[in-house]
Amino acid sequence: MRAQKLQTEIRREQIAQAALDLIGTHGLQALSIASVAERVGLVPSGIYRHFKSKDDLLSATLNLIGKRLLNNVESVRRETPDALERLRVLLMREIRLLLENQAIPRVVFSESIFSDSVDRKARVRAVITGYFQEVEKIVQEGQRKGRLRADVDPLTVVLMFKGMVLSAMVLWKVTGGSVDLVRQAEAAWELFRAAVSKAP
Amino acid sequence: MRAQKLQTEIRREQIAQAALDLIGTHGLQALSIASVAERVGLVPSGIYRHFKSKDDLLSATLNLIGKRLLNNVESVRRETPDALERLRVLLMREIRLLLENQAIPRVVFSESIFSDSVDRKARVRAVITGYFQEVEKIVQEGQRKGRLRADVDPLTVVLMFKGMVLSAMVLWKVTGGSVDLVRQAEAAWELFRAAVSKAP
DNA sequence: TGTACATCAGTGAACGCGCGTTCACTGATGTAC
DNA sequence: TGTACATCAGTGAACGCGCGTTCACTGATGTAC
Repeated sequence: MRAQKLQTEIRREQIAQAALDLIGTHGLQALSIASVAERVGLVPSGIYRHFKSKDDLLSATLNLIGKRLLNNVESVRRETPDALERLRVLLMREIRLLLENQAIPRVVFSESIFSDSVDRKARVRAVITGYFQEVEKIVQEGQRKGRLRADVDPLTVVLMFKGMVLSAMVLWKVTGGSVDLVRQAEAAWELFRAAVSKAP
Repeated sequence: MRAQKLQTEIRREQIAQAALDLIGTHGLQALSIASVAERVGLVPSGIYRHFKSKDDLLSATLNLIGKRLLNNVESVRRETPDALERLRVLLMREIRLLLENQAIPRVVFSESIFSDSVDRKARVRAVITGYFQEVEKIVQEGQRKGRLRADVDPLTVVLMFKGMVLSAMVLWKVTGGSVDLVRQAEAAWELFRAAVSKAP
């Protein structure tokens, strides 16, 4: 049965998303052109109508991750002006995002995905630093407006913030998903808030 | 040139360590029997005198990781009885351990390493939960002795603790090692301590 | 409205490289006599 | 103390499978007339 003919723009995004899903469920190791093709209902060689190589596909996947992360920050920014509230909502949303896309932490930690090409290495870094900086900006604004302790390096606050997300991921994975992450995140948030908010 | 003949016990450990190093420097993807063999000065087929298969080798590598992590906790336990001090020293030591063995976070997040066999999946989990529980014990003791806030789920404290380590790793990787991790860890520790220690 | 043609996404067979693994062998080391 | 033998870690050639990639093809879709 022949697959439906679609415009390459649409297919490209579809294929990159399929790769992201597969990395999430089976890991980077198991990601093959064949598996990606099967997931979108094409034959392996069909992928090459839309991507120059597997490497090219991985780059597109990486871009997708970057977009998702930054979208999160942006929308939180629009929703509320208060730094503490922004961070709280961001925490919850991020945990949901990572649960749905387990590929993200895997890609970030893998290095193998980009150890070959120097370009890719730089691009992974750009994606992550871009994201770190956005969160850092929120913290700085909060400090200026007197909502957050100003006697702490903003980077340290970001570090603790991202730490909650990351170790929640590990916990979830280790327990096989049996722990209530949202609850744990809320409890961790209380500790975090106590540590960084400005005493009235 | 023929490699020196060594007892299999010694070789096994040597080979597992080589695998750990290679995962750290080049990632899991790039780990091949050939590369491991080269690193220990053997010919690829020589590996099979000591391990049944690549899978078998990966299991041994995993055990090595587990041993290192637990060693850390144990020695900290011996060195000081105070919960806060234990956690502080553990934080610093752990960051050093992970810097030296970047393979550890990679293996933890990879999943691909064990997605094939159900056994391995369980073993990775066992290693990590074992470690989490040890830290949790320290926290519980601290709460009982009145050094740490008792109105918080110990697991939440562990979560924040591990979070500092994990995001320090990400930060270090992203900045290409240009950030002073020890300093950042000390700053983060101050925040952490403020959040979890018992107000006098 | 219908026909001819160009475009380009999808197909499937075939390729070659890399890598895990096997196997018959070699030769160093330790033990028995 | 010296010789014969057993053991077993190390070797290198060869294998076959999986996977990324190529290429000549097919046929659906959209456009020109």
